[in-house]
This record gives sequence, structure tokens and C-alpha cells, in this order.
Amino acid sequence: MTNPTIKDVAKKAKVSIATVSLVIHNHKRIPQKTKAKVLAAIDAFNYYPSHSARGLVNRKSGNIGFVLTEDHFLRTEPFYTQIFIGTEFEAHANEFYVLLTTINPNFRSSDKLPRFILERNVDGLIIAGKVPLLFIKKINKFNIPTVFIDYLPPAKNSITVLPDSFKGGELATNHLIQYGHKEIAFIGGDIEHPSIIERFNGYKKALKDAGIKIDERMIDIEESYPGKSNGFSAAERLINKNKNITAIFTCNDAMAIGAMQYLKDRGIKIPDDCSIIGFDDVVSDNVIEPELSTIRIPKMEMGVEAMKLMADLLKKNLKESKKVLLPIELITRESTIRI
Amino acid sequence: MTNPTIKDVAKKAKVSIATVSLVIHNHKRIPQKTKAKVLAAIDAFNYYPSHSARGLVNRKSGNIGFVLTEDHFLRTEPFYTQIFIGTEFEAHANEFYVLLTTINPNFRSSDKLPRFILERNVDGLIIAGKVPLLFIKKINKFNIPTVFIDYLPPAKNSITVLPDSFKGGELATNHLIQYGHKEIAFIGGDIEHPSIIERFNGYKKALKDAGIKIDERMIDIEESYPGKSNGFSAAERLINKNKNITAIFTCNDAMAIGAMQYLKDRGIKIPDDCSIIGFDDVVSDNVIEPELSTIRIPKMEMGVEAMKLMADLLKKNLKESKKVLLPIELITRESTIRI
DNA sequence: CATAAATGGTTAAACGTTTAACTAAGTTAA
DNA sequence: TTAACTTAGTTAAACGTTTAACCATTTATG
Repeated sequence: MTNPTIKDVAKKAKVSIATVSLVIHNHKRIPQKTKAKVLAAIDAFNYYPSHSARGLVNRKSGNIGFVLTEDHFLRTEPFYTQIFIGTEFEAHANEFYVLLTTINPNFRSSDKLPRFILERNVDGLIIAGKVPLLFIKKINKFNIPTVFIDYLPPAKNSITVLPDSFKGGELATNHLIQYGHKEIAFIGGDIEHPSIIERFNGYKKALKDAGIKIDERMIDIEESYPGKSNGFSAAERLINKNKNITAIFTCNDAMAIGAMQYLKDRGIKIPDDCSIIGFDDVVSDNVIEPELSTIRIPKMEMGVEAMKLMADLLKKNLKESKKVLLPIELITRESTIRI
Repeated sequence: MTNPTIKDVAKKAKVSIATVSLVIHNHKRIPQKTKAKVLAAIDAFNYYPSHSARGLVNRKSGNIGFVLTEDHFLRTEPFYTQIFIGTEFEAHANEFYVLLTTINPNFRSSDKLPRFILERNVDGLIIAGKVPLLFIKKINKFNIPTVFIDYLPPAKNSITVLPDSFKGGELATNHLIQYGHKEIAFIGGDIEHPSIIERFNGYKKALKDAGIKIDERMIDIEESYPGKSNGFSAAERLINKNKNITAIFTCNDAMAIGAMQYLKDRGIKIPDDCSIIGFDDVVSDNVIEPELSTIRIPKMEMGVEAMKLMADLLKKNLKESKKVLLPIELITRESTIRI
């Protein structure tokens, strides 16, 4: 048989289609006897309501759009992938589908918006990572409930899920301080990014609390993007400027890997000559040597949390501004050592 | 204004909604003049047809389901992620949305099928990687057009996209032979998997062609899963059995990494004492040392190809059985050396 | 000039649900 | 006994499209 419809079920149960619908929605008007009869028919046909028909009358798509920039999606580290998995997982629980799409990181105002926005095929939007302001402005016109992950848009009334970067920065730096380090460098990229800047602030706070003077020469935040090769360049500048560094805190693992490469090339032994700690915990399967100490971000959990907020938001039990900080965790591995 | 509908457009253009629809579908009956008028109105409202309404009348969802097992999705290497990106990319071109879902690798017949199948919310299914036979059997009842990626289901009438594993196995082995190696070991896991077995066959073929005798003691295909820790164990067995190995071909990069770990631990220098070559090219960003020679699989391209096949399949210009082998490529890096 | 054919558009049914409004029958209360 | 409720269901409109069938003009044909 072809796809069974509510009519087939109604006929079989000898009731009207309205009754079938009411049963499906657990309407109190329907007594047990009728309910059972209808449910039996539903079962017999293995009937499920058509998504499109429902969408049409309810003016809901049942879909949540997941947006991130192409470059983020193509990154080899599974950072945003893990976040996506989290949303996907929680979507199950809330009976949503997740539609993923990428946008150009250099979004121009003439660029088309993702099709699912134009077609009103999503009930909500989850935006992961930094996206162009122009994009945000343009979608604002559509008034779609939106949750951000790992990015705090400038407009102050957003719902956002972030890792606790400030605490992470403190934690990483304190870890080095407790290991006896005093000459602790910081490497950052894309310093405007709210997460990065907080890590930097955490670094400065920890140093200050420990009575260590913040030295401009120990800080390199020039790079515009926190990637591996930029980590290499930053380490190069830093070391050339400053021979007595005993530890480096990089704003993420990718930069840490680049920095490690430079140190190795230069003959500086890790961790014996120099400790290094990253952020994110994305280096897969301990494949790098020495294994990298880092601050773990709960990536899947961030996705889960975002989708939970979305569900609340769509049920209207959420005001339009909320910032959720997810706890981070220090992971001590081989790249940091007591001095 | 709230979501504009075809009615709004029709009113503004002073035509019937049928005319608007015909314009949208580029029907030849409509002359330029009318078309322009309607298009102007469409533009004025920034109108896009409702996805649900269309789906309802066309009996099409416009969605393609992407299915893989949970464990595959959670793997840290971006293998299936890259494939997914490929399908997503090509989906854009064909105006599809991709709905991703995972299934339990130990799918029981009592388990529920993915919701999008039950609700008939997908027009086609792309299944990536090995999935339980029971699952395949169960979805067969729904008669949904299906394309497989990186897995050849036993039923012979499938449409499948695979890397050319046989040629890859030959290529990898020949590379080692050309480098003067004669004692070449093979490490495999999940040897029943069509891709793995082909790599193994390629290995044997290359040895035979080179007049090298195939030695059972040089082969370890015991492990049930081709992962990192199993690569470690396999290397251990192999080395203990057999001291004169000068090169190893592992069925994938994950096992190669595990094997490298064992060799390093044991004090065997790579590549000086032993060359090693993997398969897949998933080791991110040259993070491992020495950098791993491997056979590159065109992962994104596999996704793209699968979605193209799906588009053809849905347009009915494709018979129900087709096997597409995508070309692989030898990547020579640091882990293989001339003897 | 009468008729056939081409052109350009409209009408209305259909897709599969949801739900407000209604109805019919049974129950309660004064 | 009768009016007022309650209960259990049905009817019908609506959601926003698509498209076959139809109609009215205009143009071509013999």
C-alpha cells in the first residue's frame, strides 16, 4: 500500500478524521474506548502524520537551521562538528530535524540567505561560531528565534552558549604558575573574538593575582586568525624577542600545534625547555608528541544546551536575552612540566 | 508584514494565483510581459513559496536523509564528516536539504527507524559506512531510493559509491616495492568490509606481480575493527612473530597511527628501521611525526558523487544498480623511505 | 467568411492535516 | 417536566501550493 493517510485510519476505525486527529493529540474529549479503537487502526497501517501537511496548517516546519561559516565547517579539527552532533542529539529528544548549512565568511549584503530561511523552512536558527555582522543584520528582518553558540554578537539581546573562556584562561595560566613558571607567554589570534579576549583576560588576571607583572613582550596577539600556521609565526616572533620564556599559553590547540612545530624546529625541547598549554581539546587521539595539555571545552554539551534553549525559546518560556557559560576543565598531559 | 503568500503576489500583479505559479515554474504559456509583472511583484514582497505547501501537493519533501551509525559519526577523524560535507555541498546545487541522523550500530529489529523515514519526510536516503543488515532490510519495505557510500550491501542491486580500494592497495604496496622493500607486512581490521578486503586483495596482487611470495606470517587481519588501539595490538603480534619486516601497509590511517605508536615504544625508528603507509588520509594537519604516507580517498567528492547519483535516481534516469569507484591517490610523506 | 488553431489566462479540485464551531444524545437539577 | 449542562463525536474551513480542465480572445487557413 502507498502511504497511509488519516483518512485510511478513520475509515478503518469507523470514525471521522477529526477523531483520529484528536486521538493523536491526546485530546481529553476522547474516551478510552474510542482511543483504543483508533490507535489499533493507526498501528495496523503503521500510520504517521504527514510532515508537510502538519507544517502547512501549523505554520511550523519542525526544523531548526544550523548555520556556520564554510571555513569553520571545513576545519579539520572536529570542533564545530562536535557541537553539531550535540544539537542533533538533543533535537531527537525534542522531535526536531536539524538542517545544516554553511555561509560565506565574507558574506556580502548582495549574497543570498540560506534557502531554508527564505522559504521559512525553519522554526529557529542556531548559529555556531563567528559569523559576519551583515549576515546577522539581514536575518534579523525575518524575526526567527535564534541561539548562538561560541559567539557573542554585538547586539546585547541575544541568547548565547559559550565556554567559560575567562575561567579557562585563568585555569591554564594558574596551572603553569603552580608548576613554578614565571615567564609565561600568551599567543592569541582573532583577539576581537569574545572567547579569545576572555582567555586573554583570564591570563592577565591569573598573572596579576600571582603578583607577576604583565609583560607586553610576552604577548603576541597580532594574528587575525587562530590557526596552526599563525601559531608558528607567533611563536617565532615571541622567541626571537624573548629568550627566557619557560611556558606558553596559546588561545587554542591549533595555535599550540603551530607553536610546537616552531619550537621543535628551533631545537627547543617540549616540555623540558618550554611548557605549552592549549585550549579546546581538539587534538585527536593523542596523536601529537608530546601530548598536549589543554583546557577542555564541552563541545557536545554546548550543542545540547543550545538546542534545549531553542526548545524553551519556541515554547516562549524564555526571555530574549540569556548567556550560558559552560564549565571548562583542565587536562594535564605531557606538554607542561614543573620547572 | 507576515510571510507573504502566493495570494499577495497575485493580488499585487493583478493576476490569478495560477498565473503566479506558472511564472514560478517558467511555464511556456506565459508571455514575457505578464512574467515581468509577476516577477516584479514577487520581488517586491521577497516572496518564496512555502516548503510545506509544495511538499503537500507534490508529495515530495525536498529532503534527503543521511544515515550513519553513531560510532562512525563520533569518530574523531573527519572521515564521514567530509563525506557529509560533500553531500551537503551538492545538495545546494540540487535544491535539497540534508537531514542527518545516526542509528545504533547494533540495530535491533525492535528499534524504531529514524523519524524522517516513518514520517515520509525524505525523498531519498544516503547511507554512509557499514550499517546493520537488519536496518537495511527494515527500510527496504519503505521503498525509498537509496545510495550507499563506502559500503557495499550484500543485496546486489544497490547504487554505491566507493573509493577504489583495490587499486589503492596495489598502489600502496607497489610504492613500498619500488622503494626496495621485500618484507612487507599487512595490517587489517574488519576484514569482511568490502573496502578493507579490496585493499588486502590489492596488496596481494602487487606482491604477486612483483614475484614476492605472500607470507601468512606477514599478515595480521585478526582485529574486528580498524581502530588505533587495534593497530597497536596488531603491530605487536606482527613484530613479535617476525623481526625482519621493513615495511608495513595498514588498511587505514587509524591503524597506522596505532602501529606507529607500538613501533616507537619498541624503539623501532620510522622510517629508518621500518616504513609504514596508511590509507584514507585523515591525519589532520601533519600533526603526527613522522608525517604519514598514505592513500588519499576523495572524501568530499564521494559525498558529491553520491548526491549526484541521488538526483539522477529521483529523476528516474538511473537504473537500480550501479557501482561508482572513485580514484584514489598516493601521498608520499615521511613515513616511507627507500631501503 | 467561417472555422480551426494558437495564445493567454482563470477556475476549481486536490494534497493531508488541525481545530473552532456545531450537533445529538444523555445527564442533572430545580 | 423542562431547562441547562456534559459528553462524544462530526462538519467544514483553512493552511499555501500545483495543475488539469476550461474559457475567451486573437490569429491563421482554405
